[in-house]
Amino acid sequence: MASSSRPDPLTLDVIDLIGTVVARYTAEYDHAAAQYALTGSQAKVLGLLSLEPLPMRRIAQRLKCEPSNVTGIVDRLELRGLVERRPDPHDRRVKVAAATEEGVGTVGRLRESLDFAREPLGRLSEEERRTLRDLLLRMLGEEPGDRGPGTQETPQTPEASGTGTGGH
Amino acid sequence: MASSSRPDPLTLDVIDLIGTVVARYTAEYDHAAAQYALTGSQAKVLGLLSLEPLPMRRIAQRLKCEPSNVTGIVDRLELRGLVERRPDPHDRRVKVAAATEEGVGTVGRLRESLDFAREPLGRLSEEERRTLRDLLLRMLGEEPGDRGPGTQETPQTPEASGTGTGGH
DNA sequence: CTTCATATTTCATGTTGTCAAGTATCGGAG
DNA sequence: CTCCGATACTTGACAACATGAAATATGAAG
Repeated sequence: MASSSRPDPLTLDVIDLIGTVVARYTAEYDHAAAQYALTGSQAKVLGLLSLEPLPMRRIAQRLKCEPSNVTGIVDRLELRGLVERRPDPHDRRVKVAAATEEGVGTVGRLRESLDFAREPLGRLSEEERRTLRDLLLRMLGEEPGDRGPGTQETPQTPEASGTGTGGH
Repeated sequence: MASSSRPDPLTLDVIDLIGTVVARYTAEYDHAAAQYALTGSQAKVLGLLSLEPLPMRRIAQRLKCEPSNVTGIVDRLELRGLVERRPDPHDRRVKVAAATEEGVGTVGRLRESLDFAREPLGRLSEEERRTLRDLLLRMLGEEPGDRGPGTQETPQTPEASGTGTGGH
C-alpha cells in the first residue's frame, strides 16, 4: 500500500522476465500433464501425494484452496486409480489420500517429460546455474549466506521441497 | 521421450526454486487482482488491453486459449465497464476490445499493489539484479549478446512486454 | 452427556477452458 | 457479378476448478 514509488527500469525488466518465466514454466507443466490426461491441479496433487500421503485438508493448504475443492480433484484421481483414500487410525474424521503404485509411476513418467530442466537451464554453465540458484534463494528470503534457517518470515512449511513436479 | 538422463542436483535445485518463484508470483498476482474483484484471467486481459486495443482473436493468442473463451472474459469485463468492444473499420468481422478509462485506471492501481517488485527483488543489489536479468535472458533464449551496451530492453516478441501486470 | 471445534463432503453458483455449430464477413475463382 | 472456401466472433453443451454455506461424523473439553 504505502509508497508506490515506482521501481527502476532494471527492476521492471526483471519482473517482466520473471513473468515470462512463469508463463513458460506453467505452459510446459500443463502440457506435460496433459500428455497423461491430467490437469495442472491433478498433476500437482498427484505430485504431492507421490512424496507422502496427506490428509485432505493438508492438500488444501498446499494448494491454497478450500478443502471442498480438493474433494473433487481427489475424486477424479481416485476414479482413475491413481490415488486412494485411507482412514486415519488416529482420527476417524480424517481421510488420508495416498498415491497408488500406478499414481507414483505416472508422476515419475510425467517428471521425465518435464524438460524445463534440459531446455532452458541447459543453456547455462554450471557456475551460472549456481549463481542463479543463489540469487533466487536470496530473492525468496532464504539466506544461503549466514546460518540459514533463521531468516525471519516464511516459516515455510516444506513448501518448496517437492523436488520437481511439486512446485507449480 | 529420449534421454531422460536425470539432471544433476544443482539443476534440480534451480528447477525447484523456479517452481517456488512461480507459485509465489502467481499467488501474489491473483491476490492483487482479487482486491479489485478481478480473476487472474480478467486481470491479464485487462492488462493487455490497457497497453493497446486488441481484436478478440489476438487476445486468445496471447492467452493461448480458444477464442470462444475470450468472449466470456471480455463479456464480464465489459459488463463492469472496464472494457468495450469496437468495430474494426477495415474488417467488419473483427471486434476490437479496448480498455475504458476506468479499466486503465484499475490496471494502474492494480499494478501498484503488485509488490512482487519491492518485496523479493528489494533484497538484491543493483548489480545482482543485473546479473539475474542477464541469466534469465540467457535462460529464455534471448542472447543478451556481447555488444549489448546497456540493457537492450527486452527485444523479445512482444510477448513479455506487458510491463508488470501483463506477464502472468 | 452436552457443547464446541475439526475434517470431510454435498450443494449451489460462478469462472475458465474445450470443442462443435452457427452467423457474418472477406477474398478470390469463375 | 455469384459462388466458395477461409476467417472472426458468438453460442451452446459440457467438464474442471474455485468459493461459500450447510450437513454429517468425529473428537475433545467441561
